[in-house]
Amino acid sequence: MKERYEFTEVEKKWQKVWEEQGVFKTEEDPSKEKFYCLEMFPYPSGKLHMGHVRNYSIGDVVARFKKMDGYNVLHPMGFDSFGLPAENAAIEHGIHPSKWTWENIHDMEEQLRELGLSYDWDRECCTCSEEYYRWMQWIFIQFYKRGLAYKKENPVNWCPSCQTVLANEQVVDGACERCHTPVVKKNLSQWYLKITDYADRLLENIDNGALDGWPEKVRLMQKNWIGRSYGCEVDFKVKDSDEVLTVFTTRVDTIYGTTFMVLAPEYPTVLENVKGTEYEQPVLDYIDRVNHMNEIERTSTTAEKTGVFIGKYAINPFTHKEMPIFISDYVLMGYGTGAVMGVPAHDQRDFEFATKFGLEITPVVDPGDPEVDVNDLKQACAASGTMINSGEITGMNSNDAIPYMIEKAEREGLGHRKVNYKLRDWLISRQRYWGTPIPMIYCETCGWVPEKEENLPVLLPTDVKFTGKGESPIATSPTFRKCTCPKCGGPAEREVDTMDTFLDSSWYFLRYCDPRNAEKPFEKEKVDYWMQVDQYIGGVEHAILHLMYSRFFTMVLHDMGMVGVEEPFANLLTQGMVNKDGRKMSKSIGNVVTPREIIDKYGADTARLFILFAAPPEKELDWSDAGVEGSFRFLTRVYRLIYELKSRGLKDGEVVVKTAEDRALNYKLNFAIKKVREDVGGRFMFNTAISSIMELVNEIYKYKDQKEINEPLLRKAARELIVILSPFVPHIAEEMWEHVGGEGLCCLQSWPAFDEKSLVLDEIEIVVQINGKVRDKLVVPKDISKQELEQAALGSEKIREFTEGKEIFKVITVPGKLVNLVVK
RNA sequence: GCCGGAGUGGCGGAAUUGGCAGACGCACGGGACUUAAAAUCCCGCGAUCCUUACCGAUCGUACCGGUUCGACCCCGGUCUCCGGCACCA
Repeated sequence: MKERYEFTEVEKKWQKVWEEQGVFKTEEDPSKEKFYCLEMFPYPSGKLHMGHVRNYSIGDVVARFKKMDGYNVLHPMGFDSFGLPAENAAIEHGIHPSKWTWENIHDMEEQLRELGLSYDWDRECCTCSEEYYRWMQWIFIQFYKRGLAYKKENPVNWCPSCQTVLANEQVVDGACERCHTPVVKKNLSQWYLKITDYADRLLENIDNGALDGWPEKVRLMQKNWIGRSYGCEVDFKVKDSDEVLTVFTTRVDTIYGTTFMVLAPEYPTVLENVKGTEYEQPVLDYIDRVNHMNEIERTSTTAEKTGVFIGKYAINPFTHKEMPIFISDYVLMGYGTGAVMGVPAHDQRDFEFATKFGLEITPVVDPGDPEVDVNDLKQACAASGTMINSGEITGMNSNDAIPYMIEKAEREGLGHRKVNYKLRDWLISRQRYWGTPIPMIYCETCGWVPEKEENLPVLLPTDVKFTGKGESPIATSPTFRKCTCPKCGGPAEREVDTMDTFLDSSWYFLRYCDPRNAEKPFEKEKVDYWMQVDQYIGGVEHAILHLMYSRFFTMVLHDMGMVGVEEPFANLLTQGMVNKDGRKMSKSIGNVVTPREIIDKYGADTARLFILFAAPPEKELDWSDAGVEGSFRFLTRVYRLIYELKSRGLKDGEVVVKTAEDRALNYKLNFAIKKVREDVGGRFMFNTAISSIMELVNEIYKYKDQKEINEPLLRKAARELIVILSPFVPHIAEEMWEHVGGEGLCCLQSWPAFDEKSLVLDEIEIVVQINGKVRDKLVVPKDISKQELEQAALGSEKIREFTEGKEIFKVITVPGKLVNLVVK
């Protein structure tokens, strides 16, 4: 140990030792309790940013602490390495996506190693490797065999700039989440996964406690995304026709207020209904207009309602009244039945439509609100209330009318109860090269047939052109497409689209449990030993997509008998962003601080310490150069302390706490040990854990310069200080540990036990309040009786001054804390 | 529009079950050491007032009100900021 803290040297030295001794290699060990600590794996962009540092520092503290606390810890890392940027690099710079990606992976691994993260690198998984995507294809085929994958022509979200299809989840504000180009609808034949089959289970587990270790916020977001609503489907006959229009409504109670019907422009029978009539041309014009709108225009809630009458009338099954049928783009084909009943008095959208087209507005619910005149509505009234103008249900409360009407509809064969979801099936086809090829083959005779499992992987061809336009690049391969049908042996063609990369990341946490298995995706026993992930850590931006897809995959694999658990992540921590000057770090603002410059200037330990100390993990963190300086200062302060103590040579021996100063030091030591355990192991408050260690350091500084020093106690305090500091700043801890003659590696020490007795002081401070205001503080023996405490409080001189000539009404005594006198 | 979350010194933040508001750190100010500076160490640091000083007093956790012996914490209302969803019938 040098006198000066040479962080670069120290960090290199210990990274090498850990590597050589293989201290983070992990094996299944049924005799030990396991702990699976997982951080979301990165996309290999090539450069680590502060968000990564935060994410992985948090995970590393938890993993290292759990290991020291006796758990068998699985802490793996890998790369989510398929995806668009690699392909863009190919288009822009002519580098093959594979080369670009693998070089980036190599660079990022190196940067991660420099942070001193306790990963078992033997378990590394890269989703773009053949050994990984082979099993991705295998899993896809199992989904297909179970009827959970299907191909269908549908209007899909199309990004005109990326020239590819997007999942609903990848459309943000009507635009492509990646390039922000407004998305348009396009009819394409695409592969889907039937996540809607699991909508109920995905939802049930949010409520039944299976996800109680998740932030409430994330559970709510998923719940809203699945969007279950209970309602009723009602059949409306079309006048002078055999056609029946089924609508979905959550408010059957308002059915007497229906004055018109609206169909989505894409509704399948619209064209045949207007064929050869005077309405045909206006309807065609309208549909054409809608088709040329992008998603932003189409879904704008502020735009005025538009639509056209199609010349037909529907008959309300309850009132037998005739009502005109319109098409309008405010009705979506993708939700419910694509047809709605228009109840303008009680639905704002219907109200706007009726106002625009001069349609009748019939109120059927009176909310009993003096400010609402139901016969002269300025806007729709969605509140519940008393039914009016509604035949036999008039006078009923609208909340009671809903179940009543559903039962009536079912009894009379007019409709039935129905549950609807906002959740759509997951569109997974991508017209892209750098992804897992969808292992399906089209045969004129047999239709779609999966590739034989023994032929997997279906390799990505290398003889393709990257233009960034049009069809999937794989289609340009002269060798890939043509093949023979695995079923009949006849000529056939391969699917040329690749999978959405979200599939790759939906099961990587399972592959980590058995990463080199060449026979199957993973051994069930191994997965069942390690799963669930005990702590998952990542950005909140994955609250819906990745986290729901992973839940879906795990459920399906569970149903296939491949995985014991059905929920993958027991506990979830979503870390906040790293900002600078209150704004997101970004190149265009020019406020980016790179991990590189911080590691060079202060070392990885300082970077880790600052990022953990500056804010609780869930909150946004504002980068502060002065704060980093402070963290560095703290580390050098600890380093100097240990250097000095070592140079003095403290006697070993039995620790006997004698003086008041001994007790104070011993208290702080035990308090810190306990506090760090609680804050790292349970509360995830790394900032307060670190502050308690800082207090301990301050206390040791105070203690060491006294005349009379209890050497065994000071020695113990110094050694345990190093140990509890090590999960946060592992390199400097190893260096100091070696210096104080610690046996073995610091990171392999057991977490020190704290002594509960030393946390109970013989004398405690009691607050004495008068009418809730602190007026005095008393130091009393810890086991003082209530009566004695009250006596002491009343006897205090200060208190007597305040109570002089006043009457004491009441005395509230909280043992160990305070006495409050109520005085008048 | 709907659903969440947050609001505490100059700043990041602490107060874990309703019981001393401001731990720890940053910034700042003062002092020691030094020829000097840096580094380091020590002291101070919410506001206002009183006092020569010590001692002390009043106010203070976005705002208004309530419950309670006692409220940053619980309840009702208001404002502001942030996040998610959004023509979902």
